[in-house]
Formats: sequence, C-alpha cells, structure tokens
Amino acid sequence: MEDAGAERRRAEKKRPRLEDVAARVGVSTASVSLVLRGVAGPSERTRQRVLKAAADLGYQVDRTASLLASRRTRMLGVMVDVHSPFHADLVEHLHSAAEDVGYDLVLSTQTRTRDERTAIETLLAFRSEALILLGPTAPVDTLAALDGKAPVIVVGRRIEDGELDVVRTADDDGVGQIVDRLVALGHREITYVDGGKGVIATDRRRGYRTAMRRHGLDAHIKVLRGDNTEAAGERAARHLLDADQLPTAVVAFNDQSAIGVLAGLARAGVSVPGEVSVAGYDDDRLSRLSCFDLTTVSQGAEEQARYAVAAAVERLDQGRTEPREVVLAPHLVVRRTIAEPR
Amino acid sequence: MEDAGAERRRAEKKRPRLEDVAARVGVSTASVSLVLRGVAGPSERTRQRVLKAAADLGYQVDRTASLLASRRTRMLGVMVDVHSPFHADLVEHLHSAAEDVGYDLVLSTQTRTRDERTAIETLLAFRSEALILLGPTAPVDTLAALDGKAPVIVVGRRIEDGELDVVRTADDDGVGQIVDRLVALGHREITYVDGGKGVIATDRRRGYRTAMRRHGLDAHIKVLRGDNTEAAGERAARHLLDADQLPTAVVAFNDQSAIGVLAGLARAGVSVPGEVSVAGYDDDRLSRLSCFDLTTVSQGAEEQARYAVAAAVERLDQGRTEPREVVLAPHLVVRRTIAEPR
DNA sequence: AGGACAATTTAAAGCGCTTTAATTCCTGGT
DNA sequence: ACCAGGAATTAAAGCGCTTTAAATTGTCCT
Repeated sequence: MEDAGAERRRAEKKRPRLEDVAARVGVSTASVSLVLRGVAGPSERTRQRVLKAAADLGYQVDRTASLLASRRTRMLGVMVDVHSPFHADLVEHLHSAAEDVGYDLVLSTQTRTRDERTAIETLLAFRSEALILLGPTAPVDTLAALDGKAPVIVVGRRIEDGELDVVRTADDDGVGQIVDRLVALGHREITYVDGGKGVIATDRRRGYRTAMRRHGLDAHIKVLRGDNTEAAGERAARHLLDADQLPTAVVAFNDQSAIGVLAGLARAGVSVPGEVSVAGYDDDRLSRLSCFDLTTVSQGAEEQARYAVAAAVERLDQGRTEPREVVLAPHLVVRRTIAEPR
Repeated sequence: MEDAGAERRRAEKKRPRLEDVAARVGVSTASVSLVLRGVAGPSERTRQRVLKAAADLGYQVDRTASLLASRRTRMLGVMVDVHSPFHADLVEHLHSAAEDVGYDLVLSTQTRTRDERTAIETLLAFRSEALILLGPTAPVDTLAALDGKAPVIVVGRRIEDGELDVVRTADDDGVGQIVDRLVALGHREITYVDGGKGVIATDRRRGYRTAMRRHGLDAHIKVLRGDNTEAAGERAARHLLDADQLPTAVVAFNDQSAIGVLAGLARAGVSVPGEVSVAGYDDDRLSRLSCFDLTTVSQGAEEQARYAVAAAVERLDQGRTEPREVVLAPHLVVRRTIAEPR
C-alpha cells in the first residue's frame, strides 16, 4: 500500500525530459531542443511533430539544466524592497522591459532578516548576468566589488564611484521644483522633513537647501529629522505642532513620510492645504489615492526601468564597458495638497 | 586593444569553480563540495583549508549547477501580486518560515502583462518543489492539474476540490464578526461593498448575508458592486451618496476598497465614524496608517505563512499525501472608523 | 607485526539541457 | 549517372555541481 503510493507519486513526479519527447517523435534531443527554442534549422514537419509530442507529454523545460548548459542565462537579477510601493511599480516595468529584449527577471527581496548582501548573493547564485539594484544602501566600494562579478546597475541612487551604471532622477532638482512652486505660490516658511542618512536623502536635502538659498530664504531653512516611513512623518508633524508657529509649507523626503505628516496634521485639526501645504516625493500609489491626493514629484518609474534594462543589455550584448549615468528629469505632479499660504 | 579588453573582461567574468578551489587546496572536488555544504565527513584540517581557499578565490556556488546535480532543490515557488500590501507581508513571513526549515523562496509576480499561468510556469521551470500560490484566481481544475507537477498550497482562498492543500482564514466568519460588532453597537442599516467575482469575494459576501440574517436584518441586506481597488470603493461611496439616505455602516471587501469608501465620504464631507461607520478586511499596512486607522479583520499573515510552509514541507519531506485544509480564525481589529450609529 | 574497523578522501557517474562539429539526406546541374 | 552544395539531423562533449561506492589512510588491539 505504502509502496504503491510512494511509487505512484514518484512516477507522477518524474517530469518528462527532452529525451522523452525526442523518443516519442523518433528524433534526437538536439532537434527537439532546437525546435523548442525556436531556433531555425529543423524542418516544418519535424517542428510540428515535436511541438505536438511536447504538448502531449506536458513537457516543460528544466530551466536549471538549460541555464547550466548554455553559457548565457539571459537573466537579470533584481533586488527590491518588497514593501516599497515605488519598487513595485519599478518591478512591473522592469518585467515588460526585460521581456521585450528577451531577458527574464529573478527577484530577491530584502527583509528585516535578510539583508542586502544575502539578497544579492542569491541573485548571483542563480547566475544573473547583471544586477539591477533598486535603491541599494550598501557603501560604494561594496557595490563596486560586485561589479567584478556581474555588471551592476544602480537605480534611484547617486553613486560617486565612476565605474557603475546608474539610472536615477535628479533628486535635488526634483525637490527644488517643489520649493520653486511653493515659493511662487507665496510661501516663505518652508520646512523640510528629512529622510535619514542615505545618499538619496542627502541629495533631496541638498536640493531643498539650494533652492531655499536661491530664493534668498536662507533664514527660513529648517530641516526636521526623519526617515522613509509614515511614522517618521507623523513624528515630524507632532514636532511642528509643538513649536510656536507652524510653517506654511512642509516638504517631505518621500510620499510615505508626507502621508505621515498629513495624518499628524489632520489629527490636530490643521487643514491642508488651507493652513499648511504639504508635498512628498515619488508619486507612488499611495500619493495618488484620492484621500491624500498628494502633491509630489514623479520619478518616471517606467522610464527608469527601461533605461536600467537597456543599460544591462548594452553591457551584456553590446560589449559596452564605459560606465554610464542616466539622470532623468523629475517632474512635479501638482495635486490637492498645496495652495497659497494662509 | 579591443581584444585585450575583451579578454580581460572574460577573465574577470570567469567565476571560480569547485574545481579551482579543489586544485588550490590539493583535494578532490567531492571534498570541497562536502565542506562547503557543511556535510559531516571531511577532517577539521581539510575543512579549514577549503574554507580559506574558497574565501581567497571569492568562490560562490553556482546554484543552477547544484540544483541540477542534487535531485532536490529545496526551493519553494511563490506566486505573489507585487502590488498587494498584504502579499508583501506574507512574503516576508514566508521567507523566514522557509529559512527556518532550510528552504529557499523563488518569487514570481503577476502583472498586467504577465498572467498567472506564466508566473507559475516560471516557478516550475526553476524546479520549485512546491508551489505556494497567494490568492490565485485560476479555476480549480487548473490548479488541480498543477498539483500533478508539484504540491500546490493555496493561500487565502477556499477551494472546492479536495485534493489541494489550503491555508486560509474563514472569510465568511471574519465578515460575520464585523457585522456582529456593528449590530452590537446598534447598527441596522449595514451596506456591503462587494469584491467582484472571485471565490474570496463570494465567501465574504456570504459572510455578510448570513450574519445579517442571523440578526434578523434580512430587509437591510444591501450589496454594492465593487472589486479589490480603492477606485471601486470610491465609486461605491458615490453611489451611496446619490441614494436617498446613507446607511449607518459600510463594510468593504478589503482594506483598499474601504479606503476608497473613506475617501469618497470624506470628499463629500461625511464624517467617519460620526455619520457612517466603515470597516475593511485584511489589516494591511494601509489600514494601520493613523490617517485611516481603519477597523478591519486580521488574517494573521505570519500564521498563514508558517502553515503554508509547513504544509509544503510535510508534503515534500514527510511524505504526506492526504490534502489538508487549514482554516484559521480571523480576528477583528477595532480601530477608529466604527462607532455607535448617529 | 598483522588485521579489523573507523575515519577520510576520491573517482566517476550522472542531473537535463545546449551546442559544435560532423554526418546524412536531398536537391539540381552537368 | 554523378557530384557539389545546401538543408536537416545528430553524436557527443560538456555546463558545474552532487553523490555513491570504492579506495585510502589511520588507529588501536592482540
């Protein structure tokens, strides 16, 4: 009984191999391989018969074997933060971009227990030909070291080292655009809620400072500590409310933080944008929710994704060795949360 | 010049193989393999030397090769919807649960352009030993057919077919709990915003209906068309506002939809929970945002993840063949958005 | 010293597929 | 009838690792 069951299970388990298909048609495995990959060569007759046999048998290629056999894998490793709505958008576009050029994606995600290094090693262990890292926080030289194993494309973050490919938007410029718009509306007291100590945060903070100075508002520069979470935004809001006077506008490091600010202000009965204007950064899904309808800066997820894949392909298929940095122009998305100052 | 460059690149590319490590130490590849996998056998001396050599060479195992060589892969394929915050939570817990039992995860995501079938085929092509499908929408027999290739564990959705493993919460009961609580607060006019035509939606709708009847509120049963998006919730809210009179409470299929309802009501100046109480389902990250602070039902992401992995492991390592259905009890998470009726 | 037995180590056979070089099979032209 | 040359097919050599069975080494008795 037990044995019969076990045996049956094993039999079911045994996936048909290329050889089985070949035997069924009466050709060699080589021919089957060619047909199944759509390579020119086999005759139409063979092609049809192989296709039929494969379908009959429910044949499905064993990727591990084909990856091993072909020197190439045509796989791009993508490191994402599964919790970031912006990364979700990027992944979606990376998928289609990769598909268009005949590549496939293998995803690896960092979590509290799984750090960047582990995530990247997994990617490499699967023989990703290139690594697309979304907003990596690792130090430059760690990333540069990786580049020895596979081309690294850093997305969304500036990198000093001139060896890596980078696709990003001009974060400082993006924040600058927000400040410009606010100033144009008549704001002078514009407070910035910081995003912590990453490179991205540094750039956005600088963008804020520079823009404020450009408008001669040096005296009004004020940066509140924060990070990339909603909680941080809320803390910042509390902080603002505790002070003598509210600024007329608040610019946050990203949308999540901005939403926290929004929440904190709402709770205190402060109307937005009536009393205070609020802006975020990323144009992620949350910001678009009508209940927030947050003014923010779009990073052009699709465009970044396409450039990232293109960069990988150029490295892999066109032998490019010069590093390239693509800096896209961010653009302001004006929604409900900003208005003329009270 | 060109050639030199190309050659150098190739040299850099060539990852060290097991054989290289073996040669460096002067032992066989078999020994190296054993050491690197932590298998007992090799002497301490050998072990140390191998470890050192591997580190020196920057050796990194080629997963495709080891997967191919070992009959086992110890990989669980997970299909997720990268846009769902609830799935993100699940993935995180699946990761740690899998890690604890020595398995690894390979993720595949559906997007607009990549349907469930493609996603699952990718997982299979990578030799996932079991498939953990988060909220699959495919018909029962499609899923059952898959089960022939690898054990399938369906998470979050009821399945009629008695062959597959299922881990889910009692959705009808969950919605029932919300209705009970609302009724206890004094509500009678409770409208439900539907989640479309999936199985999950069906269950939750039924939970609503059953609970209403149990309380003798048959006459107040009212179901509004909807789906799993914020937009649908907002449409539903508009619909409610157009009617003669608002219900005193609205229960939505999931949190996203509920948030849409919230947004729609807010826009119309309807206070929540003052005039209308609102509840969602999933206890996802959004619902916890203090600006929503949505009353909802928790599905126990971590628990579901652990059971899902356990189910897979029992199938794979303990030879279980009887399908098992784990139905967890959902529990109400009461937050700000419900109160006594006006 | 001889031998039994355990501890290490390794040779070699795959895993299922790709790919190259070679072979076989057809054409049509002379 | 014969052969050049292209089309179709295939044999066979891996890809880098695991794993089993066998070989080797070492240890401890008697």
